Amino acid sequence: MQLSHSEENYIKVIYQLSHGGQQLVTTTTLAHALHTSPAAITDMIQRLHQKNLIAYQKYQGVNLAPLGKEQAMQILRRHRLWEVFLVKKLRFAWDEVEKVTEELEHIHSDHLIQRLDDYLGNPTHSPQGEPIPDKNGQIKTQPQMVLSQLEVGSTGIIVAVKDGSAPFLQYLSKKNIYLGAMVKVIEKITFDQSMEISIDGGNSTNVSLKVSDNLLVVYQ
Amino acid sequence: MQLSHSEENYIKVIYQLSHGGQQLVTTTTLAHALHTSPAAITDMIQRLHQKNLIAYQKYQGVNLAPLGKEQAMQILRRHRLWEVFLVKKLRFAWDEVEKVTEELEHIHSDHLIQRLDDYLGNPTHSPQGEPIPDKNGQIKTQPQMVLSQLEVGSTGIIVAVKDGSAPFLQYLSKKNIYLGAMVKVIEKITFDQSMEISIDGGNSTNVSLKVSDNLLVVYQ
DNA sequence: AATCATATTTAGGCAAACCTAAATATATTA
DNA sequence: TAATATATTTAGGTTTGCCTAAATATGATT
Repeated sequence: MQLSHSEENYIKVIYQLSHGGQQLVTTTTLAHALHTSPAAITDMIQRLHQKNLIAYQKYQGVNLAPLGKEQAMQILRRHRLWEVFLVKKLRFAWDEVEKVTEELEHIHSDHLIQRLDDYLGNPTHSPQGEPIPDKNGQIKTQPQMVLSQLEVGSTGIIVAVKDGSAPFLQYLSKKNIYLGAMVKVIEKITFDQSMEISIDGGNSTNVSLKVSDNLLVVYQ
Repeated sequence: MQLSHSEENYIKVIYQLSHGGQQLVTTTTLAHALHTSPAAITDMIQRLHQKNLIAYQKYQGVNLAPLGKEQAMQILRRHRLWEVFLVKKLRFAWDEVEKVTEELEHIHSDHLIQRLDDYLGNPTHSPQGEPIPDKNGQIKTQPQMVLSQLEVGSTGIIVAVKDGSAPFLQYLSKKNIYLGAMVKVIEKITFDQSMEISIDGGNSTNVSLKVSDNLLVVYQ
């Protein structure tokens, strides 16, 4: 089934506001999120229900039906892969990606998305640290943690940065720390809670607690 | 001015069918090119005329107005940059790009296009050998020629391949000949009309007339 | 110059996705 | 529990971009 841009936006927002299907979403909430009127929401909701994309009972709010959830995963997959592309390849800043990915996510070609996925090295997380569904819509749920929690000797992959400020990002880039980088904890210094780490198996370097508390990793 | 997908498609097709504004385009021609009815064409034409995008007189056909030509150049710029991306970065085959770039070309972010342009190394030609307008809509019109016409000692840039068949492309990739490659003519062998060339200043290699006749270059 | 074929435009309608205003259902609170 | 506030839906209307059928203009033919 090929959805329109607008339908896809509704599906995506319902997925997010229902926290992955855990709770019903009200008309007003959707109206706020989609910057439109409650009447327009009801209108669209009834069409999406007609198409078996959502579960809906008058006055009771909506949730995704299985078909809608499938679609949501594909939309998120596209969205997050493009985010990775914009940040890793085109050097977009974190806050610049949203507006553009909201357009890019609606391009449907499976072939394009598969190639992009491969080109990016099959990333598992977006720059914001959100997991990227695979082509079957499955999410490998590796738990995320901050680097400071990683044990000595363990290896993780940098998936996100909590503090996205320019000075911090510049510091990271000077240290050669980037999204997708493999980081190994060599030693923890109890004295000041800093740690010795190695990036991609290179020479070790020291980072403060403030830094290791702002880097999100997934255990490898 | 922000045009809709549909309006942009009309503008692009009018540009192409008028050969860059040299001749009037008829309703029927547009209807064929856009896979729609003549009535729909008249409908849209009148709206584009209202917006000063095209020149139009009833029953006389249309052409782009200055405003429409500006838009056309931006659309072509986006289209051709995405073509370069798909072919050079995502390794799309020549005939696979069209369907996808027709979607990608409608994404408007100037920032995105500028970054993409830089990321691709500011290419001057699409994989099909079409020139890529710069951000001001200007085309640097370097004349295109086949490699076999290039003089001994001259240097050109590979901008396109006439024969896009898989065996030929495989041959080229084995010879390390790719789009955007710098090629210098070392020697022409009169005996069999083959030539010695060097790619990106590397060791020289021999290509037959059949090959040099199928490679389009721009004089550097 | 009148006829005929073809091209173009107009007229009336439809679906998507929105709008405002009015009607109705649900939830809150006295 | 009745009154009131809030949320939701319905009704009627708009714009975009298309449709078919009918009307009209242009161009070719005799």
